[in-house]
Amino acid sequence: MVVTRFAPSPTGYLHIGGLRTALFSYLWARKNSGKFLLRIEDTDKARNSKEAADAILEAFKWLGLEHDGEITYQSQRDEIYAKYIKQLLDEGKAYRCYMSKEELKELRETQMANKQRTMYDGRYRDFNGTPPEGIEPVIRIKAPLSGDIVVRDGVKGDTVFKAEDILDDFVIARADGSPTYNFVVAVDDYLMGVTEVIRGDDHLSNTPKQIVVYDALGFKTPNFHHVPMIHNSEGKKLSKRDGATDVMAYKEMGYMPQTLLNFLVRLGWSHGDQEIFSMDEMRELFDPKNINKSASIYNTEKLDWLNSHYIKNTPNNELAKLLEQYGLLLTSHDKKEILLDALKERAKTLKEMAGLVYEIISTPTYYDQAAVKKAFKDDTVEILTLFKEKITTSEELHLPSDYHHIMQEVVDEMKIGFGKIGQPLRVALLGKMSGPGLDNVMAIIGRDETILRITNAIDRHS
RNA sequence: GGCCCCGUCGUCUAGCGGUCAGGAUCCAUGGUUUUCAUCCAUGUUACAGGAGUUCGAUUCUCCUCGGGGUCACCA
Repeated sequence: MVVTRFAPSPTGYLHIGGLRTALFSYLWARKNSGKFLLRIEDTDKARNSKEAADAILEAFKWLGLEHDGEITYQSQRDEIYAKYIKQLLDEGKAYRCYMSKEELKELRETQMANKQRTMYDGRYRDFNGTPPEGIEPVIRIKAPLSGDIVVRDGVKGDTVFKAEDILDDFVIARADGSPTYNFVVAVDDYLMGVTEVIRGDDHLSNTPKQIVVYDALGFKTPNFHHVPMIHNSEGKKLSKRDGATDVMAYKEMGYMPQTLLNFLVRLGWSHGDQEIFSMDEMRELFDPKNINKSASIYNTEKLDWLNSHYIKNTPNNELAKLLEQYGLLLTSHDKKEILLDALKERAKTLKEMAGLVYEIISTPTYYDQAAVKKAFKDDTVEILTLFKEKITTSEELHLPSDYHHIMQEVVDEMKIGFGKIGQPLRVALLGKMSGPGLDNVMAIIGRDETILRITNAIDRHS
């Protein structure tokens, strides 16, 4: 059974990078009919908040990433950690260290001055005298002093660390008794039955420490997959400063969940030349062995392209529902199909699409002067007036083609080019030179509104 | 600085000793569209550098350079 997990610390919203590792973990579990677990790493009481944890859950919900089973909260597992710390103490694999923070700082400064690497010197490793007064000890694990630690990584391959280069007897429990990150991660991953750890490669250098914990506890290590970072345009680790990294901000900007998922799955992962992946295809095709080794730069050009792709391919009734978040109630609009069909090819975001809807359904109050100048000629009023008369008296006027026929009649009778009526009519209806097909626009707003807008335009510009 | 990871078009990537180095995006041009957008077609642009190994290296090895990550009683 493949068990993956996502283990955020609730210190803020869910960001793009976290979402991508969550997605990878989710997909790999689903692909293998396994489990995708969620663990909230809320041991840092000062920085954690309930709101942040809720924000992560909200983002998961929006994107449809469902986790399995109950959520594990590390803050509720003190007894479990205490038990394993005691076990290591009893077995002599960990020990109390009475060095004060000041002493430790001093040691580090000396080491830096001597250009040595900063590390704990192990002075209490075999201590069995009487401990100094007034010092609450930390608990340190006995890490190997020599030999290699090999991280067998599904993305990076085998990475070998020399114990003497990177290890010291690191702290597993603070003076207040609370356990530290590298300890609880190993304990939880094992206890939760996690078999595949998929996380950012900024954790690669933590992994040897976790392996030390696994070994001391006699736990089997999971498989690791360290996925490369997402960088900003400066090539640095993506951070909250880099603008829109809050996943929920994408909802507000009018991106669809499927867009974001598709965009992220292709950032650092690929399946041949395929660019478009439905959720089902992702679940079917994802494999961490196809994650590439190098960091990728976060760039939203493709995000926009994907979003317009998905908008174009979303059924109108779904689109209408998605547009409700912008205050548009189109579900019962009688020309909904024409309206959305005309607009879905033109918008990069849902928000933009909502704006386009408003542009059509609102009577223009402003006319682009350059457009007026270009479109309105001496015979324009005459042309528009004839068109207006014809639609006023016309029997059937519902479909775009009905309006088109009348435009055609005017063009034929007056022996003019199509642009002679099209350009001024466009300005009259929309106040500018660009927009959807006029026959569509008129069908959407209807006869009365069409007449009103033409009349307005003639009054203003004759 | 120590340790670790990485290096193909601007960007996302394919490639797993022999390819005109492919796709996507972006950009440009042309076509379609009365306009704009869509759509279609075409085009510009890449193997960081240097040594090896090999009949042959983008691909394997080493070095250099460049970038990133990490070195806590944070996670």
